[in-house]
Amino acid sequence: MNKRFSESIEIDLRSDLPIYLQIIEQVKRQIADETLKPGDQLPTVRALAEELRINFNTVARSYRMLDEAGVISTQQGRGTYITEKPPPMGSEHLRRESLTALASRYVREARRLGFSFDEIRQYLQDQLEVQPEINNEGE
Amino acid sequence: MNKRFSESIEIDLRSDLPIYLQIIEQVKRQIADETLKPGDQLPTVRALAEELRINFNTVARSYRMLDEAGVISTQQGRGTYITEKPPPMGSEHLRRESLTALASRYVREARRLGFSFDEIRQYLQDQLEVQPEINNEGE
DNA sequence: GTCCAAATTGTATCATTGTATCAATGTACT
DNA sequence: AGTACATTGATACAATGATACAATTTGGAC
Repeated sequence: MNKRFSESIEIDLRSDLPIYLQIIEQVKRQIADETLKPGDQLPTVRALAEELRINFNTVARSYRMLDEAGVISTQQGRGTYITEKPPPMGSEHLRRESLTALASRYVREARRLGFSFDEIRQYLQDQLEVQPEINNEGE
Repeated sequence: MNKRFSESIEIDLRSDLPIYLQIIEQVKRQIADETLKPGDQLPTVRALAEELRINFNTVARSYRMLDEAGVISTQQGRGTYITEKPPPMGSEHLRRESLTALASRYVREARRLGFSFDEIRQYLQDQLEVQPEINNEGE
């Protein structure tokens, strides 16, 4: 059902950001951009773990924290679902939280490659000029 | 798994060369002569430390510096592996390509969330102010 | 339909592995 | 001596993996 979701999740084992946080970020982001809608079922902890080649406990940890945040609902023996009424924090808050996470990751990885702040800003500017108002680019 | 590796590592406690540097050199050498191949897992810091009768922090230090050099990938809770791409970002060209890819992704995902260019720039600036400068020691 | 065993799904607990922080040791230079 | 720095050791911690368990669903026997 949500094969599309598990396929669009990407984790970087080399990142210094823990795997379980990477999963949390991407789930929240896909809710914010409506790739995931209320009521949607997420992959089982074991299915997603196999997809990402990681231990299912790591996925379970992500799901548990998302559940505690009220974003999803985990039900033992049933599965995990996007909360019907997603407003524990408001979609606008979730949306801005996602952008912060994206910016944070960009800076973190760029710094890891040894780039200066000016270079990080410059390359962003280049991309803003290259990517106009269009959305869908094959990934 | 890499018993062959740990058995073939030899350190000299009387050498004026620090232990952690001896380990680094031998790992690099075994990668050069293909005793160690990309994807191979190295012994755990504790296993190698016990083998060499030294403190596991010393091995951890070697692994950390090799990780910063891009030679290996240390992953907390998982282990350490030889980097898939053996050339540790030697060329400036590859390094800049990586930054372009990171910037491109940031812009693409942010646009997908519906943010304006100004917001994308602003959130990046916020992160640049939050994330500290890293002290590059070694190499 | 009812019941029960098996499969499925999330949970709990502990082991394993790398990380962070500080202390102890040693060496070089005043 | 005394100071400063590098190296190594000790300890607590964070992230991930392995295993056994509990709740729910599923499917066949009756």
